Formats: sequence, structure tokens, C-alpha cells
Amino acid sequence: MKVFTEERQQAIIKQLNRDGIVKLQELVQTLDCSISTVRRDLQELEDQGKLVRVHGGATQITTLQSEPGVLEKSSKNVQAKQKIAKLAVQQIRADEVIYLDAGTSTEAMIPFMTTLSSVLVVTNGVQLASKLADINVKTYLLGCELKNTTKAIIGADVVETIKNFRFNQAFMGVNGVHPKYGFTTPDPNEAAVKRAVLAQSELGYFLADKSKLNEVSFAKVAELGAGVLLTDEHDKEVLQEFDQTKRIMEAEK
Amino acid sequence: MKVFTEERQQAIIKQLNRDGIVKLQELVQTLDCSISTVRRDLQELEDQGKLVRVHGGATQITTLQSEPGVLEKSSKNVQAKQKIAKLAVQQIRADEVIYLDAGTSTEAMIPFMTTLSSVLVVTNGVQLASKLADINVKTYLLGCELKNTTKAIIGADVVETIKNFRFNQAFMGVNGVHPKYGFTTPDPNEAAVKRAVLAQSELGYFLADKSKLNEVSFAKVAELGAGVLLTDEHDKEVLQEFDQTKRIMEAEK
DNA sequence: ACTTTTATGATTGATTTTGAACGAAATTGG
DNA sequence: CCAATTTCGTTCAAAATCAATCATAAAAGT
Repeated sequence: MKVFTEERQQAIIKQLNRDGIVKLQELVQTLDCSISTVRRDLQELEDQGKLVRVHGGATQITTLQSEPGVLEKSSKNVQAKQKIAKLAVQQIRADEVIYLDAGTSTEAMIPFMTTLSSVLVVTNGVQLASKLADINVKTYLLGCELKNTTKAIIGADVVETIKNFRFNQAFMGVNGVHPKYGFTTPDPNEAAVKRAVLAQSELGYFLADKSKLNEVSFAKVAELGAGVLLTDEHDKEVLQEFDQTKRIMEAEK
Repeated sequence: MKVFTEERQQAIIKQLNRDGIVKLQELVQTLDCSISTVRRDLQELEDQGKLVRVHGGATQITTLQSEPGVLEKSSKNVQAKQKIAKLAVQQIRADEVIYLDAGTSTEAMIPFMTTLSSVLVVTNGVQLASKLADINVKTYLLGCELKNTTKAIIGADVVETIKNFRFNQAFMGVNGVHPKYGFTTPDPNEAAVKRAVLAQSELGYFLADKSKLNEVSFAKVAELGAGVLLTDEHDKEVLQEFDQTKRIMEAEK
């Protein structure tokens, strides 16, 4: 039984969604093709941000705030993240309605938010909502289907829910910032949520440390001009054009 | 049967959430691999902050919210809670839509839910949703204002949201069960949510251990006749009348 | 019909994971 | 307190898996 590339890759995704994990050897049997072919398929799907390859197979993409994200990163990365987070929190004024996207970049903002008064924070991150409640910040957690493995709230419904709100400011993490391809993330669903939020916000901020600059991920969120970039240190050359629009802020060294 | 790293580590976390502790030797048998491999897995998971290694195995990480809840209560109380929880889970059938109220009584049900298939759980408890996602149960988290101290979702909006659903069964904890005053809880908002859920459910269960019987709290949820009482041991005298309605179930001693 | 492109399968050396061995450290029971 | 036992961490070799390359065959374009 011979199948074509597209067909194979769909089968892989399907099996992945069912089991949460796929094994290379099993796929070779199921799809009736060589190891090399399966490897190539997995490689492609990973490039597209549809799965994460692991030794012996692949797993569903774990979008955010699972501990590894926090601890794997080098301490330098963490420092940059914290500086960006501090800068971001400084943009928040009293009595505003804020959207805080799920993710490690935005999660880093929470410790700096203890003194904010009369601010309502809306978020789709379960962990974030929990932490925000801990520091007595008024919090609204968007309700929707909870993705099995990731604890992030994503999907079509949440986009509809977001349309019921109006935010003063929105803070979001992104995986890629590129002069041509704009702001990008690996997961199309997440990108859709971020876009919806952006449309309901007076002003959108994108948090990205130096390593994300000039990078491109899979799913496009918006053009560079759509929001303010908060970063730790930016390459004047690469983002020169964008820089001239004054929509970029750099954390203190 | 061969498994690999990701799968093994997920299984360890799962077992840890269920039992609170895992033993090295047991894992060697369960996972069918060598001691060394299990050691390495535990080491990795500890580095990721997902567990704490102890001599002979590993224990759950002691978070802020789980500790007091578990340790404040007497072990006897916990045992009763678990028995009631087990009884409650036994009422769930395949392909049902279940509502799980926020609270420790309902949270105790989760460890028994690992084998449920095709069940959709709707909840207003952030912790519950998180744990449910961990054991791969399809979960829908109601979105609304987050109550500061309890991490439960309450308020007027959620009542409206609930009206969009239809549950097969609903499980709720209550603080008071009284022949005259019915089921009661301390918080009127919570009571309103429970009432709304009850109205949308084919069948409602109220979980309450012996200490809650014949007690009255502030806000009334419903009359006794409105739901099935799940308890560990009931005083025939006090609830005699209610008992005759056959709407009471007692956990095995 | 011929070349170019693309998809696939096989091969090879590098990398990762795994299981066993052994001395060090911790726990247990007198 | 000490000895016996268990468990721990490290090292090393075997096994599995990976990435890269090459060759073949089908598909597409000229």
C-alpha cells in the first residue's frame, strides 16, 4: 500500500493527536515506508512547528510554561527576560485593562506587578492566572478548551470570547521578529489568539529577547508595525527600518 | 514492550500525581527498563523541577497551595474524602459530560479518573483543570473572574456561561447538609454557580463528609431533594427523612 | 525524447540512549 | 556504634537512533 507525502504526514499528525506521542518504528510499519522517509516527514513537520521531534519519534508541541521552558534556558536568557519584563510592566498605568498572553516572557512580568493598583488582567494562561491571583491582582481567565498536554487555552472558541473584550494594552511573547516576515510563533492556533487580542487592544507589545530578532517562526502574528517591540538589545542594522518608526524599546543593560 | 524517554517520564509524572510518591523498584517493573534508566529519568525530572528525589524514589514537589490543604486536615478526614471521591467517580459512565466544581472534595476525585474514556469534564477550578489536563482527560475550563484566595472561577458572568452547557452529571462539594436548610456553602457567589450548574444537569451529586452533616452554612444552594448526597457515614437520625428518598449514597468503610 | 526535479530507500559514521558494573554514600537493625 | 544491606552516582561498552550522503526511480518540465 503506497501513500503520498501529504497523506503520510496527515496520518502522522492524526496519530500524534490521538496518542500524544508517535514512535519512529511504529510509523515505519503503519505507513509502510522506509525509516528515512519517516525521518524526513518528521523533520518537515517539525520545521512547520506541528510537532517536536524526540529521540525515537516525536511528541505534540508543548507551547508554553512547562517547567523545562523556565529551567532549560541559560541564566543569561533569564536575565534578559526579566529586564524586558520589568520594562513591560513600567508601561502599565492605573485603571487599565491589560491582556497578558500565556508564555514565559509574559510570566516573568508577574513578580514586578505587585504594586499595580486597580488594574484588571485578562489572560489565557492557567499558570499565569494562578500566580496573578496569588499577588492579589484582579484577574480574568479566558475560558475555553484546555489543550491536553500544554495547559494553554487556545482554539477557535477563545478567539470569539476575546471579541467581547476591549484591552488598553496587550503583552505577548513571540518567537520570531523579522523585518520582512513580522512577528511569528510556532503554533498557528496561538498566532490566531494573539491576532485576535491585538485587534481588541489599543496598543500591543511584543516581548522578545535578542535571540529572537531577525528570526522567523512558522505562523505569522502581525507585521512589525502592528505593535511595539520590547527587547533587551537590538541589532541596529537588522531592524533599522523598524527602529525609525520609534516602535521599539530597549531594556536597560 | 519498548517505550522511550518522553513516554516513560510522562508515565512517572502521572503515577506521581496519582500516588504522591513513586518507588524506584516499582518504576523499574512498571516501565520495564533498568534501574539506571529510571534513575536518569528521575534526575532529569528533578532538574526540571517536576519532582523531588528521595532515597528509594521520588515525591511530588511541595507547592504552596497543595501543602496546607493536605496537611491541615487530619488524615482521617482525608481518607473519608478519598472514599467519597472514589464513590463519586464510580457514578461516571463513558461518553458523559461532567461538571466538576472547584474544591478539595471534587479535587480528590481526579486521581480515580485516570481510566475514564471519552468523558468531557467542565470545571471552574483552575487547579482541577490543570491536574485533569495532566492525566489526559478532556477538559473545559470555564472562564471568568478569578477569586483571589481560592483560584475558583465565580461571579455573575460564569452563571451566564454555564447556561450554554448541558451536563449529564455534576459533582459539587458543600459545607453544610441539613434536613431543613438543605445544601449550603459560605460564599453566595459560589452558591449561585452551583445552582446554575444544577439547573443544567441531568443529575447533581453533593459531596460531603460526616462532619458536614446536620451543619448549616451561609448561602443556600438547593433543597436536599435537588441532588444525591455522597457521604462516608451518615447519621440515620438526622437525615432520616432524606434517607427515605433513597437519594443518599454511602462510601464503603 | 531528453533533461531536470523530486521522492524514496539504502549506507555509513556520528550521536544518543541504555544497561551493567563497581565503589561510595545512605539506611536499617542490632 | 558498627556491620549488613540497600541505594546512589559514575564510568564504560553495547545497542539504538540520528544526520548526511549517494543512488535509483518516478514525475515534471522542456
